Amino acid sequence: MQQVADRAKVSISTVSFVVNNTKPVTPETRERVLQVIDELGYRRNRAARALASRKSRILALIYPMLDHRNNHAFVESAATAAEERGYNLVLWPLHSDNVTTEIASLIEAGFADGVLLMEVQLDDERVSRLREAQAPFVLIGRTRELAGIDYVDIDFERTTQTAVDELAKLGHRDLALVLEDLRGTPLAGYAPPIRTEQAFREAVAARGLAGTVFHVAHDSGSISALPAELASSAPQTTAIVSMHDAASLALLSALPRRGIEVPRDLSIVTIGTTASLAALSQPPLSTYEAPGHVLGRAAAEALIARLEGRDGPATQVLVPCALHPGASMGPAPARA
Amino acid sequence: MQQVADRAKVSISTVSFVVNNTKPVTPETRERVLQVIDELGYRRNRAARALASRKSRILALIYPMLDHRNNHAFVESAATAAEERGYNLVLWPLHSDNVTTEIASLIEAGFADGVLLMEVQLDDERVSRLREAQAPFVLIGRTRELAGIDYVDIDFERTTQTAVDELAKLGHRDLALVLEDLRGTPLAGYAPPIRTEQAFREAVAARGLAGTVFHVAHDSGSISALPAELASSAPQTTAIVSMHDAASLALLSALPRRGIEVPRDLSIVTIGTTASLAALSQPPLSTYEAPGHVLGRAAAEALIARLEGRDGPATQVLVPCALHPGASMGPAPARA
DNA sequence: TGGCCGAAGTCAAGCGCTTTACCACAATGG
DNA sequence: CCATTGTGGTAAAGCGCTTGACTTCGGCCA
Repeated sequence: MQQVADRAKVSISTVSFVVNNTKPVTPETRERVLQVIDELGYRRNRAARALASRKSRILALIYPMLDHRNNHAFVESAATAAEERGYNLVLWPLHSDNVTTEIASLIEAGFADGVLLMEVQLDDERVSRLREAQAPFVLIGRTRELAGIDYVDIDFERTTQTAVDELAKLGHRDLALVLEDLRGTPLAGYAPPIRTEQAFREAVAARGLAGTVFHVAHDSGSISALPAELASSAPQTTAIVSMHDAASLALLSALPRRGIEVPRDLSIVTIGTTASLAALSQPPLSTYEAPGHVLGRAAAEALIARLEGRDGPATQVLVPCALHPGASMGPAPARA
Repeated sequence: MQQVADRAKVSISTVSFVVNNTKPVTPETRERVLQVIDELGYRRNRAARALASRKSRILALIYPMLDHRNNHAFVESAATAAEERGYNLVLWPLHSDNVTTEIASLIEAGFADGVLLMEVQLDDERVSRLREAQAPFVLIGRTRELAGIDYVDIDFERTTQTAVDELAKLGHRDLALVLEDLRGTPLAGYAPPIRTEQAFREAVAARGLAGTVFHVAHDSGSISALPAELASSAPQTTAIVSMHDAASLALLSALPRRGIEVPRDLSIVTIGTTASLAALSQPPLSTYEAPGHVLGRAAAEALIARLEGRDGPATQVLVPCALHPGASMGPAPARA
């Protein structure tokens, strides 16, 4: 920086003002400085910058991310959005045994300026800790209590309503919802299936449709038992809304053997999956695709906005899933 | 730090020597310092540390990670291993247009101490740039030219041989290999399918078996055409080795409709997939599972070792995939 | 004409550590 | 008994920036 200053015949401070755009500088001076910077290949040192400004320009993304399927997009787009604004995203492994200490040290030790938290539970200890520690944070997801909290999340309620509407429009009167049974897993209390179940029950009730809910554990036994269970406890079902990927695929391959063709006899539509997963099946699943990239970016941007002092009201963004057509959804069969 | 020093009645340097274990200190003094640190809840500031020591203790993981399926494990375990050693992993989006500048600045600007590179192509520009920039780096994957390069990778050659052996042992004489056709994609030149194809051809030749290779593009059309193509161009095939997840699942659901039961009439075994993907199908796929966690960790550890001066010979680690049984592999049917 | 003002720059004091040189002292050996 | 070596500790010079206080100077108004 000193070299740049000397060569451009200005002070070191002026160089700083130029590279940071932090105080007005006459166009000529600025031009001169920028040119010298270019000639010399100068790059400012992040550590020194962080030390002097007391800002690390690092966002911590807390993991473990237990749900391995749909997180890629969030992470990737958050990292990109951060980078575009001069921040960087680090993966922060949070061990559940000492959440409090770790969160405090993360911020207090000046390592990260703010935190991104995914896979939020309805009542999430980590959120309470973040508030206590006064750490700037943004959720990708929602807790039960939302006052004053910045979050971006999938609009499961609206997506579910849309899906039910769409199916109703196709003539379906008997729907089923398939959810992952998370009891006893670390993800018990994970909000999306809970919100979706409630939205589903309300939606079918409001429209006078029948709706059965199946909670299916993640093990192969429970999954392969589903088709039989469906046939016995809700045989008149003509459309399934599924948030359980393994179950969706299992249904798709098991039903034909029972003489049920998809989508001729039964429609299946999934919620919150990725298009690439949907494409793995035959026929490709009709999917309300999780807007991962949009949300990851929105979260990073919201956090940075907070960090840079635009305080205003909380950012609270809900994005519904968009329908990725596929070929597993069709009109209801003529009623027996 | 000054406060700690005062209260422990030592100099600030001694505190530093204690927290970093960087110069001998008598047990009593050390104890005293550590206790004060605990009382005061002192945590050293990363930015200051980085500035003074000229080490950021940050590893950059270059992405885009184009292959979205199996990367999670690498990333996660690398981040964890780094954290255990006082390093952190940041996601570094590398735009292909200015690879050279970006890689240079990454290291020169002191942001990261070293680089982890995934999804390596056989001839990879980024690797050349990293060498030129004298950046410490470790590959997860392998280029063609390997002299003096640190890498950890899946041992596709050995895994393929093992798979072929296993199938031969089950009586299969007519094998097929299904690969993703990556021509025209950003991943053209991606090493794993190339190495696997070669290993497969050699393995079947060495054992006097028949082996047909199918290159299947990623689009739904090509994938759903595969069963027919298989039937017409290699009808006697009794075992398929697949590195193409979508194709594996498609085969599994399409073959029964052609009267071919898996594994009774045809065995399918996949290479380099994750167990969770394998579990999505019915029957669950028999899989040589990618050792993602092992490799991510090994890569981070190798990089840190380099950074901390243990220079010695290059770390070159190959880990074969282990068989995750599943239920899609069985003895060859009696020959017609 | 003098006083005032704003705009463009400069000065210099840190930011919170690491690390090299150095010091005091005790033990050791010839 | 003195020189040598080793041991535990301190002093202080940075690391490369940011930033608030200060200077300079030309214009403008009364």
